[in-house]
Amino acid sequence: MQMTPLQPRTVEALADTFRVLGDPTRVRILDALAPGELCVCDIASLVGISESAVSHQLRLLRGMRLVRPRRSGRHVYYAVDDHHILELLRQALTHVEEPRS
Amino acid sequence: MQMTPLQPRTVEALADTFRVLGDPTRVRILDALAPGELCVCDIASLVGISESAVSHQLRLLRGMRLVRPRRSGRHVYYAVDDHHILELLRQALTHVEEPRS
DNA sequence: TTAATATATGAGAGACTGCTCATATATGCA
DNA sequence: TGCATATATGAGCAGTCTCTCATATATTAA
Repeated sequence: MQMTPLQPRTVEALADTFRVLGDPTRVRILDALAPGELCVCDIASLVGISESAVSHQLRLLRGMRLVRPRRSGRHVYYAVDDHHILELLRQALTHVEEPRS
Repeated sequence: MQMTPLQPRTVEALADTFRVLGDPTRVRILDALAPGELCVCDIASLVGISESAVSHQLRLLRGMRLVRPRRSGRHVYYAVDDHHILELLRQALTHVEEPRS
C-alpha cells in the first residue's frame, strides 16, 4: 500500500468495510444487486431469507455506503452504491479462485 | 460481477476472506507487512499487541492464504501471500476515502 | 379514515470472535 | 543433552453478530 502505515481511523474504516462484506448473506445480497437495483422483497426471495433479515442486513450495507436505497411508491429499491464495491468483489474473487499453492 | 450469480461455495469463500480482513488488528498486520516480510515478534511490537495474539491472528490470515510463513532459524517471517491482497486493500481504501454523499 | 402491503426496527437467543493466560513445540547454542 | 528463545495452540471470558418474532412506520387504494 502506498500510504503505509495507515492512520488508525483508516484502519478502522477498512476493517468495518471488510467486516460488512464478511458474511455470506450480505455477499449474496450484493451479488443479487450486481445486475441492477432490486426491491427488498425481491432480494429476500432471491437470497432465500426473510424480508426482515434482509432489511437488517441492508441497514448494515447502507451504513457502510455499500448500497443505496431509492423509494418508489411502496417499494424501496436498493442498488450497489458505487463501482468500487463490485471491483472489490471482483478483486477478492481473483484471490479466492487462485489455485492453492 | 461477471459470474453472477455466484456459486454457494464461492460466496462462502468470499465471505470468509472478507471476514478475515474485517478486523482492525489483522488490517494493521497486513499493513505492517506491506513493505516486506517481518517476524512474529516484530509484527507484535509494530502492531502493539502480544505475540500470542499476533500468532492467533496470523493463523487466520494463513488459513485464508493472505500471508505466507518462511522459517529461518528460530524466527518465522511472514509476508503478504500475493499481490491481490494488497490490491484488495488499495481498492477498499478508494471506497473508504471517497467523499460521503 | 380504514385496510392492505412494503419496509424498518427493537429485543432477545444462540453462535461466534479476539483477547489473555497457561502450556506445548521448535530451533539454536553451550 | 539441557536451557533459552521464538512461535503455536488450547481453554475460557467478555463482547459481538445474525437471526427470529413482534411491532412500528410508510405508502397506496378503497
